[in-house]
Amino acid sequence: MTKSLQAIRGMHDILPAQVALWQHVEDTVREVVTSYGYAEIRTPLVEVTALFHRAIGAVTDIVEKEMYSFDDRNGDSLSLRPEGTASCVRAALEHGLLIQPQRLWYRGAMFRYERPQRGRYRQFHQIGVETFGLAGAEIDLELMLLTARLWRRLGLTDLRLELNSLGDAEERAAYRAQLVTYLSAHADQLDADSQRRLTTNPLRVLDSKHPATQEIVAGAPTLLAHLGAETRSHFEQICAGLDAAGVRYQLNPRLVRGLDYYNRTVFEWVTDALGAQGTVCAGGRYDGLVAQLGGKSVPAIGFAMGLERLVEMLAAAGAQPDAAVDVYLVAVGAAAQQAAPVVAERLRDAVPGLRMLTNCGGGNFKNQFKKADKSGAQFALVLGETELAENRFGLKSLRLDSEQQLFTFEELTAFLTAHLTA
RNA sequence: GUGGGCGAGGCCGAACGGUUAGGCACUGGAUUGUGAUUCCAGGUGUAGUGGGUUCAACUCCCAUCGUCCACCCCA
Repeated sequence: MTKSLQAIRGMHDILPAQVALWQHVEDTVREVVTSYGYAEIRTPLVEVTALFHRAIGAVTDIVEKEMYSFDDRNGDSLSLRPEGTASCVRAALEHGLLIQPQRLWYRGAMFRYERPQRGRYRQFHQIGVETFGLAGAEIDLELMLLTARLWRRLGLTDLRLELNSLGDAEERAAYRAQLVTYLSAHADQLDADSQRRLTTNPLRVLDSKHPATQEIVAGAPTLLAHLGAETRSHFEQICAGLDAAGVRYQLNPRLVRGLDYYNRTVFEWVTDALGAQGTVCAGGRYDGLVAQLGGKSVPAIGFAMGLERLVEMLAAAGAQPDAAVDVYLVAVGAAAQQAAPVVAERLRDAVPGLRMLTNCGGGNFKNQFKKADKSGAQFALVLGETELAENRFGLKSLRLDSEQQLFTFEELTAFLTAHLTA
């Protein structure tokens, strides 16, 4: 079929059949972060382009070639946000939230002009958490425990936690120099991309997927060995906390993360179930970013998770949230059809939470029962001339092999209330 | 930006250089106030688009668009 009008490449409709799963993920995340006392923050989808240049790092691919940027009518360069942290820091600074510690979370669409592939889209959705003013390892640990709890709540088991420390700015600079020396000595054996990164972002050579490069990297000096006492202690506290809480993790000395603002703790939750885009949730500490964006120096750490990836994992695991209604109201005959909306309103008042579809478009019993069945409803609520005359209501299970029952309104509400709480 | 796979009805999908299987879904019917199972009937496609080869193209070739997967990068 010729589709003259269709969604933009890499931007997908989420259809009703999928929405129940999305809501399940969103609701679960909201419950979990709320249970840790985090407060939601909502920021615009559009920011001045300079914010992302300064926050993410001007030489990263995200800023260099993946942003949806355009000129506003007054000539300002604006961009659709490619990630949430920069906006969050900007908003917190702008409104003076950083005079005290903050635990914030956000959710929403992000935009990156990338070639779409499995688990990667041009418009995608993240839920993220950012904390400010907390320098100790307890908060690093809290974020990892929070995410671990979230996976348990969602029933996701095929995820592993990978952990590393990038050191502070000085440690990282010193290590970087050593790494460049080592890699330069083997430059001819590195793949082309890694040779380029040797000058732009040498740490990223560490997580190259190229086999030959990985062999060279295996012999490289490791970051963990170059940490100072304070950073090392911070890192060890996290590990000890995870051990004590029974959360398993793997040290991954090659985990470096893409964005420039990270320091010290970085972590990722990864799976093998999603093809090449296996990172479901990732984050780290960014103690320098607030100052970099013009504020006082405030320690910070956060993470973000990709909802498309989480939803895909859940769908693959066979998750099937119940989206069907409880009751389908069948009304046959002119008088019953006229009375039906009023009955439906009374019933919604009497049984909060009841999901009820009322028949529209008339039809005989056969016709309406067919629609009732197709709706997926548990029960057909029957209102015909007889019921109307007796002021009773017929209720028939569409899923169980049981007789239709005749109820008064009070009996009906009691029955449905009991059904909902069962 | 680079490389590869794939485009047939609402969805899935077999075969084949010579009138497009099948399945699901959908619509109607199988006596009067009752659905789902079963049976019968029905509609739905100028095979993404454009060009080429051929007596003949859904089938082969080219282009283009779309899509998927991978690289890059990243949630």
